[in-house]
Amino acid sequence: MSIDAARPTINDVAERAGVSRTTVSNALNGKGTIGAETIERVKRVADELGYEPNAMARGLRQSKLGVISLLIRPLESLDTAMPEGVDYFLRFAGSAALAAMDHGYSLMLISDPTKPGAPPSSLAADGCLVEAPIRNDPALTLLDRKRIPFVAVGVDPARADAFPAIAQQTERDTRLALDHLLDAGARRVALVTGTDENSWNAHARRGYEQWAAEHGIEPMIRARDETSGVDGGRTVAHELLTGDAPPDGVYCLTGRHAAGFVAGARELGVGVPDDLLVVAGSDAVMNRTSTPTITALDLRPVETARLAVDALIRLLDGEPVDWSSLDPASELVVRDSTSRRNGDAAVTA
Amino acid sequence: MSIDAARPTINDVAERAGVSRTTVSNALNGKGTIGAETIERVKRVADELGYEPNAMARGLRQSKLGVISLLIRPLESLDTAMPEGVDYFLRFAGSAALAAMDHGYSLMLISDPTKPGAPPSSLAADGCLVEAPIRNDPALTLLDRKRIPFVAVGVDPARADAFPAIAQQTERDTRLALDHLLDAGARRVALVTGTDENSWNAHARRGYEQWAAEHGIEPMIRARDETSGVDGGRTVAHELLTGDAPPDGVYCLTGRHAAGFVAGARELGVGVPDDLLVVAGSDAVMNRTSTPTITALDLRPVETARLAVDALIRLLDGEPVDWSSLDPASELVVRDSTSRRNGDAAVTA
DNA sequence: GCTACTAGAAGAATCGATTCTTGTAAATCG
DNA sequence: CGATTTACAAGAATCGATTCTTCTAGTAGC
Repeated sequence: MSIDAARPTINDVAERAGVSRTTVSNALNGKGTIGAETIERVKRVADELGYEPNAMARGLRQSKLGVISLLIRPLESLDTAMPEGVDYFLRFAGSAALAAMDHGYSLMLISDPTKPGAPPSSLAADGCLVEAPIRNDPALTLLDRKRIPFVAVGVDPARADAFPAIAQQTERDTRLALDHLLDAGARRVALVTGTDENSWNAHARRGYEQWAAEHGIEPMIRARDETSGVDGGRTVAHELLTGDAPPDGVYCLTGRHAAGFVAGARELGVGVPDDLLVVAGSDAVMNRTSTPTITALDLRPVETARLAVDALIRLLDGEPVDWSSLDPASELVVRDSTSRRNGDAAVTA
Repeated sequence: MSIDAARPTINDVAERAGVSRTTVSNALNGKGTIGAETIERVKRVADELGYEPNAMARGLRQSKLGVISLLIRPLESLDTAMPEGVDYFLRFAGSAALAAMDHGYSLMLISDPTKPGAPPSSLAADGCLVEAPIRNDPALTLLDRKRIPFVAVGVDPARADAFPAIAQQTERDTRLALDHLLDAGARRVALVTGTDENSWNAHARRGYEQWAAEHGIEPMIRARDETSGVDGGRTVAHELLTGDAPPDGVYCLTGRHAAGFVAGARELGVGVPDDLLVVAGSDAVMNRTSTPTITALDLRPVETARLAVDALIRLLDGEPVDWSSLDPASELVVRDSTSRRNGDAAVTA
């Protein structure tokens, strides 16, 4: 329970070993030319004292802290702490942390650095990952202005090519989902998006509109707040299914909305998959274990996070990055909500 | 896409504004006595240049970075990236990040700092949270030696009172689960633990043994690697249910083992809850949405993380902490696997 | 025997801020 | 009108490392 007794510094080690700071630094880092005996002694003393170089001092000198930060935009709008179903972000963060560690970095979770009360440490990292930036995202503007290297995951819808980004193939993914609904027998397909102004919602909408036009389908689009969760899905189900021309297929971008839509349909006596086919745009655990299980697009958060971290670290090292090759390749996982087969089948993008 | 053009420092601002470093610092931080006009000018110049104080330099001077780190012990043994079902840790991490932000800190996810390749930044934080330390945990020893303030969540089973910790009431929780199984009609209750040597497994085992002795129940204990997941639960179900005196109730500490146990039982024609009652010691999303839904102990990761962060920050601020009052109060969420009622019912600890 | 080199280690500058001390005008006071 | 404040700002030390430069013996070369 001891917090007192300040941590030993390089000076303490130097003094106790009877050498200079320089010698301690060189001895411990294997640089310069130091006698074997001296190295031995310095190491022993350092160990005795429990000396550990101060990461800030070292970082200051080398202008490199060994930390990358992660800003998850959608979490800013979720006021409550981590409701169930935000699997995508949690798995993304976990995978990013592991990928960062592989490169000798730690991962720091930060809040919006443009907000007034933001911790100064939110800009201390060597580089930053921004998940799902919003339209004209002020965080991207800030990072750019401060010259902090960053990689966005998903583009800023208003500035698609302005910044380094892992551009998710949302339009292609959307077609994958919609085509699957068509193949499975749906003829009137609706779209339920979130309300955040990120590329995910924007591009899915655009993809849907084009697809609907191509197939001569009357567009039916509803938007529900991401935070509304399962309940938002339920209400939109009531709205659409009790209308004049109810859909027989629906593509809900978030897993929670999809789960809610299924629940809402059941309340109205609409059976899934018999009367209604449902696809979720993000694969959450609840989609895999619910009854019926729900067909979903696996956005591969684990792989995407790793790609993003790798790209950011190349950026930090001044190495070239081929942005066009960074395609996470989503996969549609077919489940009960669009078929009566048992077991999962995969349709790769 | 610009990374060049080094970030402006306080000296750049000072020069451009025609004042000294000191004045810039004071003007921006509202300290000292500076003329209103000068403050105005300095702020304008700082803004023009996109100046942001270097967090490392500031941290070095003030010996405080504004970062706390989180070491999740069980993740060290999980080699693959975040398998489904590790909800507890993900929610814990997410909640801790939000709680830290409330206090003006960022949360850094780190890997075992005692491992050779560990990033130096893993010891750069102002304080550290250690989730589920193992027996004689070397990370705790290291943190103690380096004099880095830390709070453990769960005790080191070999050194229960040696370090500041949020002591989870595992034995009490275990009784809660076991008593519930008894109430629901089970007479031969088995325990399935993990193999990590943390207080969770150790105390649950101890609690079970005492409880079994008190109730004259023959102890049946099996341990399965935490990493074995659903499959581990399935195999242990086969092992126990095909034995001489199969249990009619089982308490699986991890949610994945519980789910696997249910699946294994079904394969053997053993119905849940008709022939077998199942309780999980950790509430995962899959327990809520599976068929049947599984009764589980909600360990309240969100609340626990917040308590831990608050305690750590009090420690950092040199304020007293009443460790005995930090009780997350688990709750048993009763579901289909131990009853035929519909809906959830809660039994508070 | 004297220069040239090398090994080993010390000295000093540096990274970018904060903070303690000092200095210099103008304003106030008795 | 001389002595003190006061307001404002500059100067210098400091945080804890790394790194570039310099110094000093001892050894080798001729």
